[in-house]
Amino acid sequence: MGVHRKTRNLELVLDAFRNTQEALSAHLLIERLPVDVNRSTVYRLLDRLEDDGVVHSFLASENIRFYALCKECNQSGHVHSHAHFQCTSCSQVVCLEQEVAVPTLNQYRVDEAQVLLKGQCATCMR
Amino acid sequence: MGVHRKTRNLELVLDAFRNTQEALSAHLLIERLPVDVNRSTVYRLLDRLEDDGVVHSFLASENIRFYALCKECNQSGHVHSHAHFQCTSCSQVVCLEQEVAVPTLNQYRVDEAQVLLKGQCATCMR
DNA sequence: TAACTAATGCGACTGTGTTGCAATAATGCA
DNA sequence: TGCATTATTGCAACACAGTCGCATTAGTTA
Ligand SMILES: [Mn+2]
Ligand SMILES: [Mn+2]
Ligand SMILES: [Zn+2]
Ligand SMILES: [Zn+2]
Repeated sequence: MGVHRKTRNLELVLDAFRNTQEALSAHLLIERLPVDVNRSTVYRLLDRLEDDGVVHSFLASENIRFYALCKECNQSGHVHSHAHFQCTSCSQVVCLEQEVAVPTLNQYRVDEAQVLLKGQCATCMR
Repeated sequence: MGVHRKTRNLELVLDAFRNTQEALSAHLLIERLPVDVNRSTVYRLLDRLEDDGVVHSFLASENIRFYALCKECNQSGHVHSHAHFQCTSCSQVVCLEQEVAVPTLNQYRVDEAQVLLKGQCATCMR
């Protein structure tokens, strides 16, 4: 898609994702950046990275979009249908290996299945 | 939970849900009420109805909470694990019969599975 | 009918995400 | 290296979902 100049902010954002197993909201991401980066800039970077198939995004609670690195996507389209998990105690979100089967329905053509599992993570269980 | 006085607004909200097969966002609901009802009031009514097991809610895109009547819930708790469908053309949202199986995971205790299917509804397909 | 208090409307607020615009900086090329 | 081009950035203002405190209104009960 868009041109990608190798800017400091872009590198910082990618580093943040590479340094964690978690999925990150824009807010969490900004907290973890070692320098201040403007909110708009972060959103724009995330949009661009998503267009380019570098990250994917999905909604978790409460009405917040989370982002994580893609494994096998590129600018020609996102191909994943894995589930996500959010801990109801610490709010941490992760991508799961679990592939999600897209079911067939009578009345509807289903293109996509979004699955968010909620419960407790290992850390919060003890 | 809370006391339920039989107010005009409460009746109007319940009627709106009874008169449709769709799930409704607060915004859609307000549009369909035959008289003006304040936004805060609508949100408070929806909260109360949800506490009482009369409606359930779930998130659809874009970051919007939808509400629909419950079939077998009451104030002692919500028991449903059905999927929801949202049409990507007309944005309409419906509850599906489809029960969702809550999977078991190694690292996490899963309490709940939220499934949102996206695609096209019958009307939008032709 | 009157007292009690739940429900309501209003305005202000929070938080996520978006946008127009002027300033800045990465890039490619002379 | 120096310069022109233009992508990227920061900022301020905005849109919109949802929440909250508070004064007013209106169900309910006696
Ligand atoms: Mn993921
Ligand atoms: Mn439902
Ligand atoms: Zn946790
Ligand atoms: Zn449709």
